[in-house]
Amino acid sequence: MYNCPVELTVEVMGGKWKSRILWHINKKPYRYGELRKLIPNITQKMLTQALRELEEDGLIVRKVFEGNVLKVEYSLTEYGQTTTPLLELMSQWGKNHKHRIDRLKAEENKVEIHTINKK
Amino acid sequence: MYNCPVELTVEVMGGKWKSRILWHINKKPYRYGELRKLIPNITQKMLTQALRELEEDGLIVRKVFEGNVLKVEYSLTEYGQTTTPLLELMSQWGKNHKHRIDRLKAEENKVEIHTINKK
DNA sequence: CGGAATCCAGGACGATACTG
DNA sequence: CAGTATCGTCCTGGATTCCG
Repeated sequence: MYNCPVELTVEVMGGKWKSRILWHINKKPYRYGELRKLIPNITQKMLTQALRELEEDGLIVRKVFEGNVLKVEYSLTEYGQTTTPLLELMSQWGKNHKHRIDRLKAEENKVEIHTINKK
Repeated sequence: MYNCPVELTVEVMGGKWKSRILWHINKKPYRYGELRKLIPNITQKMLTQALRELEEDGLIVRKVFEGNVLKVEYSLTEYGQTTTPLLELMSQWGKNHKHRIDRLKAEENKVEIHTINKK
């Protein structure tokens, strides 16, 4: 199952939400509600699930502060910080890829206009 | 959808097989059948599907060589080669994570033995 | 050899309602 | 505020069969 280290990485940090959560927490600790606002489309279920899995994998810590109002804060563990360079590189590559997509789409449109003008 | 570049990267290179395919093709071009042998558990369907998507994203090229026997070769495009550093880093992180898992498991066993001896 | 087509199971993901 | 619990959907990935 784990013959491929790359796949193991995808398992831990892949999925629809984990990378984005790590990306935020990377900067500073966040509360549960804050994360919900930062990642608008996520449901409570998926956020909770992702947080639990990241915690289980030792990448983040859950800290509960008791008070009049309940406060829970999530932050990167020391080990979790090893993901930062990786996320950085993934983010760079993603941005570059986005540019590529946009450029290709623009060229496509130019061709279409060209074709239309020819008619 | 694409507000997060990291997620875009996951979409392009994530999934169960793509990273492994890229990982192989990275070294040298391979034929369809060779890839099936290199990635034993993959089905034709998933291999074909992954190859098509990688091709569509501009990361790999499909070259057909007509002959007595049909021969199809897949290789990285120039753009596809930009994934190499990323895959390298993901592989490193995955290896390290594997070590961590194994170490933690070993410690767990020590505790168990310790507990048993105490009984 | 290198696929395509079809059918299907399981798990990821989501919507909604409720809780300490 | 920070979650659980339940139910439903969709989509990935797999088994099998067939094709140029």
